[in-house]
Amino acid sequence: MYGRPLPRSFFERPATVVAPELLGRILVRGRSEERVAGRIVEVEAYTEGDPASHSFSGPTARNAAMFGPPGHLYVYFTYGMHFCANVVTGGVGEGSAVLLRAVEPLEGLSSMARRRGTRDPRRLCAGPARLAEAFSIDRALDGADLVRGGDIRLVEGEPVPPSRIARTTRVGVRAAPDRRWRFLVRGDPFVSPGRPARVDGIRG
DNA sequence: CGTTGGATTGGCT
DNA sequence: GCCAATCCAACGC
Repeated sequence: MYGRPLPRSFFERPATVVAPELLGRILVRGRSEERVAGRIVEVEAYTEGDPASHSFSGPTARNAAMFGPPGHLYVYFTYGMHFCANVVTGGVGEGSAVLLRAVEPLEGLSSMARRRGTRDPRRLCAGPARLAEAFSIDRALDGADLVRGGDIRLVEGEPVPPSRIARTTRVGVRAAPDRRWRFLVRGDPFVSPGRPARVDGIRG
């Protein structure tokens, strides 16, 4: 429906390379009636040796999935109430991932609205914790394989050309402000309201 | 052990 | 713009 699942090799590359290429791809959860799906419009890269990354101080019980095989989910719990979903990239033991910050809702908007407590399409999946709630992503999905086409998967969709991608500093990250690794579809109404310090385009 | 603060959000001033 | 909500990992003693 949205194409084939992205192959494992897609994720076996640096997070900063995978991140912008994830824009326009489709995140799908569930089958038929209860299916929810959305087009990725905003992501952030977190790499090995990155002071802002959960992997910075080495593997722990919490971030174990981040050091696992690429193409799997790393789900973490934060602020006592929110889950956020990442896609693991690079090699096993590396500790790099791409945070999914916003998607454009495509399917299952009524399910999303029920979980989120709002029907406003712009508020269903615009923000990492909102996205996770709309897709019912929690601890149970930590480590789930996005490639094998199970309950949750990441399919081809249509990549966004570099000319329509903007990059900014990462939202809510104080460390490493020089690493402008938030990538978003320029002008897209479904990006999160996070306010970056700077906005610059890639290639025009 | 006790403390601190976080890759956030929503509600209120 | 400010702040509470609410858990828990990381770190200091």
